[in-house]
Amino acid sequence: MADLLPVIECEGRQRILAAAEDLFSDKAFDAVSMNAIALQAGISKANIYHYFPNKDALYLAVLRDASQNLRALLHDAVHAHGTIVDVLRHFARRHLQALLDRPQLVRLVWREILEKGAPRAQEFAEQGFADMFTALVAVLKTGQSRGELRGDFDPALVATLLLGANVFFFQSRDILRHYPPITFADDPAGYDAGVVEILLRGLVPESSVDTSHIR
Amino acid sequence: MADLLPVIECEGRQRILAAAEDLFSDKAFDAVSMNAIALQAGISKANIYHYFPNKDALYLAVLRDASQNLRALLHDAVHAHGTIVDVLRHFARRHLQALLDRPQLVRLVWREILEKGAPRAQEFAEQGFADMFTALVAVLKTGQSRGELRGDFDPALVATLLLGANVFFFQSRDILRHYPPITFADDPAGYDAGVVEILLRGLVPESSVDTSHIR
DNA sequence: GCTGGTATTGACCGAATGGTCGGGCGCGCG
DNA sequence: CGCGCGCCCGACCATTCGGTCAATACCAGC
Repeated sequence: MADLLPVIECEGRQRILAAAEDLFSDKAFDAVSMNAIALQAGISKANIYHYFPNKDALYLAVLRDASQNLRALLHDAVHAHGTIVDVLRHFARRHLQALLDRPQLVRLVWREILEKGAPRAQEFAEQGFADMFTALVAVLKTGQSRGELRGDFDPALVATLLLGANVFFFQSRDILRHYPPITFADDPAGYDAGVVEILLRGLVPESSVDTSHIR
Repeated sequence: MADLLPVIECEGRQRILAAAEDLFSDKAFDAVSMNAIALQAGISKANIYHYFPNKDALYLAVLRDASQNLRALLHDAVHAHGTIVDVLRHFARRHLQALLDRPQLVRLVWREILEKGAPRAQEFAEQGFADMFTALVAVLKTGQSRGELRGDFDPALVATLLLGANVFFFQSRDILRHYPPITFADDPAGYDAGVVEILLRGLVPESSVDTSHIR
């Protein structure tokens, strides 16, 4: 049974894209052969070349696809209401959840960011970054102007810190799970709650920490 | 002129290791051919097989090497003296500096952590993690027991947060540099100072943030 | 000079790679 | 019907891959 909507993309093409996305998200570009993709898609290798001129184009298409999907997914995490503090809590929570919901997409895009050798499509990969960043910075600035947040910190830095906390958690969850003192490896909600809590209140008992000797 | 110390490893082997490390840090395992390594090392491909039984063993040796070097490098970042707050500042600063000083090693090890498909040597890669982690957690706990730090936060979580801030900065520096609101992309010291500052003091003006509605 | 082990090499191997080609299948349309 | 055209495939190609091997060059000890 076909989709009710008239599907623009022929379904063979999408089968290929799905298979390629699946494989490329686990292994690097050169580690995935066209044969493997064809096998996973249940078609012949030659057929892939009917839809894509070469392997690079296919990879690029997969990355563009993943990038757009990831952007849409993360886009939803931005919207929230209530106090700035509430918005921050929601944002952190939903952002991390979005990452964990689609680990394949995230790994795919993130690997492209890290690979120095062949910048195949950093533009795509960086878009999601920009969205999250500007949104978060805007939230923080609003909080500052409203007086709900301190005015003497750099919003961009805090945005980096929060995004980094989530990305790092996503990346190293499997490793973190091995260490006994870590209890939050399987509790992303608890992790984010703790992170935001610390960011808001700080580590020192009073707000009277001596900051004069920062070097 | 040779080293004054008697070198255990024959120098051919080290040439190979150096070349392989160079190439493997830029491109993934399958994207680096034995031919390329031989070329870069200025020797014949067959000669590589005199020192290493196969490509996997060579890669493993490179990774073990990189892992140990990185560990040694990071190990120095732990030691510091003064108040806990000072130790924390030093730690953050030197940890990030260590990452930035040897980007190749870090990328090499970190890629191994991220790759799901073939866990070639996660053990090696995870060692550095454990070191940093336990050291940081110990510092934080000391701070808590001394009353210099709040007692109601999870030390492991804060350790994750701080380590993540540095790793994330390292990973996405090139991207961060593109965004106008970010001024710290080329100022790791300033970044870490800001991060620690926020961690210590928190984002809210008073320490009276309402935490009753954390979900 | 001879010997034996180490270092090093070019030539070579089978397998797998990315990519091509000619043709067959099926369906809509004149 | 048959004609054309997307869709799809088996077979094939040149190249490159990881890896092998026999043969050197080299050098220390006898």
